[in-house]
Amino acid sequence: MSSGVVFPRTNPSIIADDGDSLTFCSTCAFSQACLSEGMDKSALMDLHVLVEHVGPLRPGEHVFREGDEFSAIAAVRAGTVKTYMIDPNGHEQVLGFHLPGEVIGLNAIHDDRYPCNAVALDTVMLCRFSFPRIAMLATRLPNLQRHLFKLMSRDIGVASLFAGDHSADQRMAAFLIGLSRRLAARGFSPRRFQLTMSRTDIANYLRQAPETVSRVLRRFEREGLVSIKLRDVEILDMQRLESLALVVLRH
Amino acid sequence: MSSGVVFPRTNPSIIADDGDSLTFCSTCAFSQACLSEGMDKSALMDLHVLVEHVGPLRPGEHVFREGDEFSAIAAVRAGTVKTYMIDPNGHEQVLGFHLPGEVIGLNAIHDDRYPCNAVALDTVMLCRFSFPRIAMLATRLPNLQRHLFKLMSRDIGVASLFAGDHSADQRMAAFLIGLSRRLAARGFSPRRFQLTMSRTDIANYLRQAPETVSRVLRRFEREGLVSIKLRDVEILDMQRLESLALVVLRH
DNA sequence: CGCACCGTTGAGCAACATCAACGGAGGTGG
DNA sequence: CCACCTCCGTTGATGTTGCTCAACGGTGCG
Repeated sequence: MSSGVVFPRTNPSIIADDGDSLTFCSTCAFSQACLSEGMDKSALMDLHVLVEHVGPLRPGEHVFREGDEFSAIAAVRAGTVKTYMIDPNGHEQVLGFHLPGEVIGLNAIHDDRYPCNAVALDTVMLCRFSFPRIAMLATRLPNLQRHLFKLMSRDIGVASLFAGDHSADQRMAAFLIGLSRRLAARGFSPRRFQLTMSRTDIANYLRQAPETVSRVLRRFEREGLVSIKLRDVEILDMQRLESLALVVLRH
Repeated sequence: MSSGVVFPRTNPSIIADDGDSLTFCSTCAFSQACLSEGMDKSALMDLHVLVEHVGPLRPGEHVFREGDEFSAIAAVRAGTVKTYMIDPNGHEQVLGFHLPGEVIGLNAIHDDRYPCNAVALDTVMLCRFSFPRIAMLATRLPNLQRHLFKLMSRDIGVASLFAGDHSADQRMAAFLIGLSRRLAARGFSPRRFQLTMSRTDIANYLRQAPETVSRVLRRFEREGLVSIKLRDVEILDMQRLESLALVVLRH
């Protein structure tokens, strides 16, 4: 099980209250990103006061549910959140997996209700931002507004990536490379990580049968692309995997 | 090569001054929507001065191209705009068809470049909004900010609708019902309309082969769901078509 | 008139889903 | 600690949707 580097266990104390309010949420990439967008200290203080730390959530606990009234967006600080919808036939459609530093709930603004469910896959910590208040703040802080615009704009693009019509191999490669890059962006190892979701979840996300997911992964292993022991993944041939994923991810 | 085509300014008269500033852009649903969001007259005036009317564009003329520097979003006033990307293998991926009242370019904010191409399918008229300026204005007009947030939030959801794994029939039904509703929302007939795009475009959008599109449409016709003569569509059995589309559209 | 493109139709095929069965891991209660 | 159970992941056999390849009629245009 404990085969070296894995998901968010490297995260020591979450609220490292070192006395400096600017770094109080240093593990919350939302604040970090705002800083890098050029937001100044006092602005970050304003942002700081309307944040609400949530968690830890246990696997299976929901952050919000489809139809709930929209009130807040949330930044994942630790763990993985799965967003999904249940279609009229009762089948689950996974919309995405959200890693530390990523923001959920942006798709709920439009009709003031969450259009999907969000559930913790492992132990999850969140920063919750009241949306009316962060929007109000954004009118005073152009850089915050800019950051929110960018976040939403990005989500539009991400949603259409996996909408393409690609082979099972390409989709799986893109899934693995996508995870790898997003983890790397947060300081985790891009080569070794743990899948926090079941094969069924992956299958629902990639619009495939769980059996197909299993078969593709095993073939990737036979071909020397990856090494997979249950939920522990090691990428062995990043280049070939990336070239497979290229058609889906576009770079 | 890609930069020559951005927003041709064939119509330098920015303000069609008919005397009443509130209706100057009455065909531009963007302003209308802003009004309905509670924006007042003077706010609309502010919006009004930074709009730039573009067009008419001829079929095949591009509004922007993939990789172009992002500078503006645009609201379609008349005609249909197709957004698409060319994947590394040279295959076209249609992202969407944009009807009067809809806004394009929102997915370009994230990395300051348009991630896709936008081309006129018929004669197209646009309202162009400099994004830096409209964003600036949005800090002063909370209702405008709110409207922009909503537009983007909606696009996130729309992008994931067709990402699901559905049958050819369901996708086609959803496509037709979607068009019907969006046209109805702009005052056009929901039962009879013209397809402004080719079968190949539809196929690329629905991730199917053109042959499949053709076959499904013909079968819909045999089953009495629709009547189709080349690009003229008449929906005969809205209910059955909607029930087919339900799984995709979710309501 | 000739050409190019669009839409349609048919035949064969391939990718992936479905159905079925089984081994292993982890959790629970005795 | 063991017995049991359930869920997860894997593997094999079979089925079916929709793609590919091919051919053809219609329409618009130079």
